[in-house]
Amino acid sequence: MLRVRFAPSPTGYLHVGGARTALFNWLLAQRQQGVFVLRIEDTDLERSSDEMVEGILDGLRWLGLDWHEGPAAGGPHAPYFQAQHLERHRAMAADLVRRGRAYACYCTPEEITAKRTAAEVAGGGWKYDRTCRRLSAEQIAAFNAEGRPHAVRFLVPDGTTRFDDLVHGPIEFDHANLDDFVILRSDGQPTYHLSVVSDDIEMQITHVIRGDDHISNTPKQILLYEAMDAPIPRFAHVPLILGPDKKRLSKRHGATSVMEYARQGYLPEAMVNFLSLLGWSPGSGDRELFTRDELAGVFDVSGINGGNAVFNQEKLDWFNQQHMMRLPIAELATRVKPWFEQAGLWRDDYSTSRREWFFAVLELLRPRAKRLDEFVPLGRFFFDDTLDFDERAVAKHLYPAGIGEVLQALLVALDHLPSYDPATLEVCVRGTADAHGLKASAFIHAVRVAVTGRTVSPGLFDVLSLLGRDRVRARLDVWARSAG
RNA sequence: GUCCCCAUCGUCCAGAGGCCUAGGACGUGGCCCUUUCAAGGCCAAAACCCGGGUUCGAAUCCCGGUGGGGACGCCA
Repeated sequence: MLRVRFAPSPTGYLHVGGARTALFNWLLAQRQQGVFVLRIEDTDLERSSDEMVEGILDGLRWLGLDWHEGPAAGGPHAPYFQAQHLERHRAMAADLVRRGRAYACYCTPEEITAKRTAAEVAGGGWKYDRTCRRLSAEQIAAFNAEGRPHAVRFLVPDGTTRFDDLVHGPIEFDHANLDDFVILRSDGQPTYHLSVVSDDIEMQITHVIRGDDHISNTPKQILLYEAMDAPIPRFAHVPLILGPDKKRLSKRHGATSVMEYARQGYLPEAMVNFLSLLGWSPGSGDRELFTRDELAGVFDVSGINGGNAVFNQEKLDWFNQQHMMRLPIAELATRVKPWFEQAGLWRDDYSTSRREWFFAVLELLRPRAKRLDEFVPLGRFFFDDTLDFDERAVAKHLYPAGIGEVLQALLVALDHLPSYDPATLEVCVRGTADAHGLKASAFIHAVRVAVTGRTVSPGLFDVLSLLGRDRVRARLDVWARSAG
């Protein structure tokens, strides 16, 4: 049974890079009918917070990436908070010492820092010089007697570690480039390497899918698995998401938290689709639009690319529009509702007696909107009778001589119309223009400005039809009197 | 500095030695549709980083260079 995990540290919100890593884990679990575990790596007490944990959970929920085991879901390894398994981590460190694979280090952080900076000044890299590996039994006894604190370091053996990365293929590290890393801090807190490996062993994780930035951590962790005689999982290192400047995506590139995209009016469906195709491809075939479940049906780690990918918001916009076009209209209505409420334009009858009307308006608006937040500004004149007139448009389209007269004629003609459907309205408007020797297009522009306040809108006849007799009459009436 | 990863249109991908006159998508430009704006349709410009090999044949394999990215913490 395949078991994967997403293990964020709650030191920030769920950003797009983490979201994609989570997505790949989720997709693989779905595809292989495995288990997706969510584990919060909160061992950095200083920077972790409950608020961030919630933020991450919210992000995952928004994307629809549900976890089988983890916070709120529970599971056989609960609690799924790393900091609550300190004792097991410490026990592993002790075990490693007992096995002769780790040793106490009495060097102080200050001493280490001094050596490291000295080496850097001298212009080279530095690795721990194993001072404490050479301590005599007497020295150790003396240090312990004086109560001197110690960290625990893993003893890196000579040799090389190689692993077959699922996205990069074989990768090899010479241990000469690894130093005896700390697994237990002098205050008794386990470090990242110890905690992850301990937890991944405990939770029987079979596939570790994580960011490329962890690739150089992998040999250290494999060494830990080996020292514990534990089965080593498969690794898949996913390339990073870059900003337009090819630098690692960060705050200065704008939105980086997935919930920020939610607030901006993006659909989770679009975000999932977009993210899935950033660095992954289903192979040959031109298809790009997928639902989350369709992706789960075809996803495979072998399709993950080795190179980093640049985040392209314009493509996200396109995915968003495509997914909005494909949403059942009732669903679109519920998605868009919060924006109407926020603008103070929501009315309850939009979901009851005027439901069909509301749907029809959305249908008109959606090919014109890239994001959910655009429905309000795009269709404001449908929901608010106080029009925001574009003065230049008024001057240009409503003041040419004679327009007022034609508008008056239209008003009368419209009142006698048996039906208010677009086709009938079109015949009426064009006929009125013709009868007065006015170009239909000029008249259409004039009517549009009179009725919407703007020069751009969905097709005028659809607009008139949906606005309805009373509102059209009221809006036209004003200009029939005052126009040119 | 050391180690690691990567390298096809501006961007995201396809391409797993001859199917490549290098394909698709976003974006860009043009045309069509059209009352405006979108959507939609059609067309166009746009790339195999460089140099060596291997091979009858290389975008595809190997080596080197260059470029980009990442990692080198008692952070995760």
